[in-house]
Amino acid sequence: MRYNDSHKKETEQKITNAALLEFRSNGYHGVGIDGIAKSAGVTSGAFYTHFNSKSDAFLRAIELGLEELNNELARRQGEDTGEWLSEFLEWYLTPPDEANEISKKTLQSFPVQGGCALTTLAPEVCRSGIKAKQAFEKELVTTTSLIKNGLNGGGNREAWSILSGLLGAITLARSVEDNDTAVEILSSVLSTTRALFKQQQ
Amino acid sequence: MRYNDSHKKETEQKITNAALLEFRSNGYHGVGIDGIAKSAGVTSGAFYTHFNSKSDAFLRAIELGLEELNNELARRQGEDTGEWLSEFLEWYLTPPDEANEISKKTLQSFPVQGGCALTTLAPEVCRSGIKAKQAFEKELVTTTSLIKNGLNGGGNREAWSILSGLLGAITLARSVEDNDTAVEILSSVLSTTRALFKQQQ
DNA sequence: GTCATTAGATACTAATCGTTATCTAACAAT
DNA sequence: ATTGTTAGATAACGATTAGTATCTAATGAC
Repeated sequence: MRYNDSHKKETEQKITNAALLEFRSNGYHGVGIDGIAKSAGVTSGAFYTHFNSKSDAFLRAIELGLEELNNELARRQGEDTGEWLSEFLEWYLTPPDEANEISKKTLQSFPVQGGCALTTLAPEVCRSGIKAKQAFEKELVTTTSLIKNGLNGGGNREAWSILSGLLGAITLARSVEDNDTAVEILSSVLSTTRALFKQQQ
Repeated sequence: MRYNDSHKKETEQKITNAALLEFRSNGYHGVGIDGIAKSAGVTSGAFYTHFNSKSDAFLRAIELGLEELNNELARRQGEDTGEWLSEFLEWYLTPPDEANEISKKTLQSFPVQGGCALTTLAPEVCRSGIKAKQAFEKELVTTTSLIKNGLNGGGNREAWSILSGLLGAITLARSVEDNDTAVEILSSVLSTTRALFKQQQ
């Protein structure tokens, strides 16, 4: 072998991260191999030494994207101040304060800006094959388990309701032109969900 | 003029309906002009005598799709048995009983099968330009008004929460492979939303 | 019946799609 | 220093993309 193993692994990670970013922003059919490769700083030749196909990279993007969500969730539960759910909901549903002159990359990581795979990839998975759905479901089971374990006596019902509200709110907010309307949608679901699970946390 | 006006209008409607159907099932980038034209039983030449561009047809599909949702909503409120919200939620979130040997076309009209523009087009609108968002928002205002007017003392908050839950539930249910999981998601959001607004209807 | 109009079909453009084949060059091993 | 391996670049494949230009044929008006 000419390069050491870590070099290859790093490139693969760069491409996987780029695939996640591009699929999130543009959708599965909204970006090509060239676009993903360019975003990763390589060419399509490099792409195919690491992935067999576009759909293969999509599967990896699904895994990586939902793992990131699960990590965010677990982290907030770990440093629990007794209000993890409320804080998680607020992080997910509150648009970043642009007055803070936040960097463009940091801005992109906000769910409201399309920075969460749950919201941005789920509609793509709907239109994908069985493999994508299985990959999506596998990670989603972890998400619901985390939520359930963090709630006092909550079951799957509560977890699905929370996740549905989050996904729906972000999608609707990003689908309207007026910023005030978007903020109204987000704060509506935030307060409704908070009220719904006030006791159970 | 060679054909009478109604003939041209009929063709345009066929294409608009096909565009809605195709955009809903495949997403904006998941289908081309040829695909839409073929679905409408014409060729791409006919498409461009009725629409200036693909994005133009998308705008019309957004309008038509959300109008259909608003009609469903208004109809249920019109023949109100005192339970319109509950019935609307059930229609939206209950998978069709396949044992009933329902026709394929009827099956396709169910929201759970991707038959609602709110759920299927919103993620596409997110990634579209300002015109699509304005068109989407314009129709959505009608939807929320209808819901508000049908609730006892409900405001925008309630309407946005209901719509977010519906959108999220359908999207999640369609993103998992296991049918039992999908049913669980749908029934979870159905019961949560029903409980939330039991008094207000 | 002839003619003017035009809805729609056909054929084409340049660009891009996912993928494969070939080539280059950077490195580890000798 | 030479060599073998292979990560990654380059180039090409046929298919498809959105859009345009040209053509055909159906029709109402005369």
